[in-house]
Amino acid sequence: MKNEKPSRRQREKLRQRQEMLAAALDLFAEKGYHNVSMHEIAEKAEFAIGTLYTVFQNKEDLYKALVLEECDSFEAALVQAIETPEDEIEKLRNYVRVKGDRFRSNLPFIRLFLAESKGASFNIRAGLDEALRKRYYAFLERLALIFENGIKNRRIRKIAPPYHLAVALDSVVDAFLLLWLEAPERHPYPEDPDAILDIFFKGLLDR
Amino acid sequence: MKNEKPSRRQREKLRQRQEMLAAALDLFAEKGYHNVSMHEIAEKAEFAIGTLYTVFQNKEDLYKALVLEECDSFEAALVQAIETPEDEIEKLRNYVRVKGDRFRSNLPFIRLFLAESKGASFNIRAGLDEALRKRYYAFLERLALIFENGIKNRRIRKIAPPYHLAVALDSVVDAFLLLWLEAPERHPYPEDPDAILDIFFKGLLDR
Amino acid sequence: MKNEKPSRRQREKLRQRQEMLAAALDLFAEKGYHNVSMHEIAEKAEFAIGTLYTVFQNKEDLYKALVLEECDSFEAALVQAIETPEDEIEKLRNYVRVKGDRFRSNLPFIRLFLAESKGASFNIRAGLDEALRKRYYAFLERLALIFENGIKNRRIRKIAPPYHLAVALDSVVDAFLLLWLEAPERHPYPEDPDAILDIFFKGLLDR
Amino acid sequence: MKNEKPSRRQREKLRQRQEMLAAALDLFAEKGYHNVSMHEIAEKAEFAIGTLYTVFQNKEDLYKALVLEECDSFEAALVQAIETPEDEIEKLRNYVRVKGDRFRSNLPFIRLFLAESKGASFNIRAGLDEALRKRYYAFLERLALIFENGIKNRRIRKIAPPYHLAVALDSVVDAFLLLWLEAPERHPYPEDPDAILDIFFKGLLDR
DNA sequence: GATGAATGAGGTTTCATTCAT
DNA sequence: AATGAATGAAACCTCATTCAT
Repeated sequence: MKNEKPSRRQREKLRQRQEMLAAALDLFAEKGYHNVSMHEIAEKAEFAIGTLYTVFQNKEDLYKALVLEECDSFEAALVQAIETPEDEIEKLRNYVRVKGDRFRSNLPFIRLFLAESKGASFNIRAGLDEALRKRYYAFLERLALIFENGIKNRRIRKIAPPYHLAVALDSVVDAFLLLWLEAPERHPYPEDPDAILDIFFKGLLDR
Repeated sequence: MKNEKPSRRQREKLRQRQEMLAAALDLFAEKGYHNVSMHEIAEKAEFAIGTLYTVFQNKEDLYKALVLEECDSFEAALVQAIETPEDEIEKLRNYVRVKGDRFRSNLPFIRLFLAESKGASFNIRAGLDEALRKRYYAFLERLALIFENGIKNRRIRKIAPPYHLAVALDSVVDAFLLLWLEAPERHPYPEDPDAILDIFFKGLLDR
Repeated sequence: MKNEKPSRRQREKLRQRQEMLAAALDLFAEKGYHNVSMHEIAEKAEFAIGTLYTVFQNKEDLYKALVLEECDSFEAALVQAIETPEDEIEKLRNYVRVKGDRFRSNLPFIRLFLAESKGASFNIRAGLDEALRKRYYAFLERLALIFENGIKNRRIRKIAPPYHLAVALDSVVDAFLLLWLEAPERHPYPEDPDAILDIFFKGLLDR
Repeated sequence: MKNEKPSRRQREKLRQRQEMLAAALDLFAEKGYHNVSMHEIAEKAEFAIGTLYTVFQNKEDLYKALVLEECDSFEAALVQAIETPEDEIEKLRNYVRVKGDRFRSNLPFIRLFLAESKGASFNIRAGLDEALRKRYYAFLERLALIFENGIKNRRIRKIAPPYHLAVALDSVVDAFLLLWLEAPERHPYPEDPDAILDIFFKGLLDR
């Protein structure tokens, strides 16, 4: 009975936290870190400003938590996507598919994420960007492993170091997704991941 | 002699403007738009705050001018790079080379630019990001034209629409450059542009 | 007991507001709208500048509130003065008496008010002056009604339209009060309102 | 020849000064002292800002000069109005007429003047208002003299001290003029000064 | 534990004035 | 004498954060 209570407390606290982060994501994604005030977040989350500060130490802390949790979820989905299938080519297809789904379903965060990871992250003093980049590089290594195995299996030609292939594939996927997401009518979203993969799979030069 | 005076004034005014923009670029690139105060810029540029406001209407105006002028210069260099050589393949090589040079020589701005164009631009109300994206898309069209001509000349295989090829190439170049520039020791900057181009030129799949 | 709390809060808030307005009145009356800073008001009222902005939206808002509330109180006193007695002549006497009392007890505001209503009000964008003038005209109509009734009762001769009589009486009262208040020794304040009223009541021309 | 040059210089300087004051009057009357910048005045007068400061020591100085000169002209007109006719009643009629003309032809300044003389003058530190009031009182004395003479002549009944009569007349004239000038259609401007004077001339009480 | 009133540092911007040309 | 570029003090206002209730 006694250790049930703290559990309820904790569950309650967690729900609070989720609601705050949800409100913050909406606002940050819409207006940017510096154009959102803590009061705004508190109001949208329907808590008092003081309550916000019982959960997060300060605005920066809240932002970091938000970005990291979103990244966790994003990364988990991608990792699962490349772990499930056996076949290397199929892993890559799955990767393209799942990344596309995530982009579509969470565009606001994608923007925030790209600003943080690709561009300069100016929102936060202590390099959130650096932490994110490290995780990103780690993920690239996993992707590279797929190419490496594919090369070992003789299913993929070694036209460049596996890590480079991973970098290239990832960047191209991002670029196409951004394209599609910005002008959906001009660049319709391709259900078939091969539309992207083929660019790599087929050689470009005439011979 | 008399019409030298206005010219001297103008030259002086221009030099002033350049110094202000240079100071601003350094600061914005280091700390981000919202973490730099006009006083800071004035101090770094060694002018009084009021003088800043005789040249730029307000902070936003200064920022826009900065980004647009840097973009102009960046774009001009790239356009020249793909116009000079006759041969399509050589154009692409030149493009990779020049873009790399620019990245290396102006990394601070690159960060700012990526934050504005790829990520979410929350700094400026009246979509600077949109203007930049439009110019970026226009440039991609020029790049696509090279592929198109290469295809006509039978030097390039049509494995995807030219515009898609342009998008893919550009994003891969960016990705590699960022990689190299972030960890120069682990990913040394390749003098040979083919290190990148080959990823496209050679088909990936084993046949 | 529980609904005492919000009431206490409100009372507290109201007291705060009154203190702020009092400090502002003193300063505005002494130095004028543009020569008083929000910091000054905050300091005099012994609040932090931010607290000022939790009560009033901005400087203009504070000023308007100040002027309007003082006017309300002033107007209420005058209205009561002309409503209480039955007799028309007595109404006028009361009016002169009460206006004089108000002038004497709140000279700083009188200045502010005259600057706003008679002179050019350049302090506030959205014509506070216009609103005040409308209220002033409305009050003049009430005054005119007294003359009208007096004329009907045959106690007052109709030497001019009642509204004109009201305008004239009011302006003369103001003029004498200003005179007396500026040089109290040379123009001692007359306890007897007839000292003013007689100028109207007795014909000036010899026959 | 030598003392012609300084004279031309002086004439030139005077013309400059007049143009500056004219521009300043327009602007001050339209927007108020604190909402007009020295740059604005310089631009409207078509001089460089520095030139403004060769003629006037500072903004306050310029404003004082402006108000004083306008007052001079206003006062001179009124003085002449009450000096020309022989007859006292005619003097008063002339006074009402001329003051009305002046109001009509220079409303912008009237506002400025009323703000300065009646209301609180907050624009200027060293009491411009005081100087103006002294002149105003002096003028009232002249007006009082007319009443005094009229009383001696038995043309005017002594219903109050002459100075009081002067104060009363002057304030009523101002009040009516303001009324007429603010709502010209509702309170048309009376060509006949007796419309105002009669209020004083005829006794109000029925007997 | 939750609240939200109060705080005040610090941001952007204006504008009267100076002074080298 | 006339100019106007340069100055910087000082204004208004916001908002992250605290702490008494």
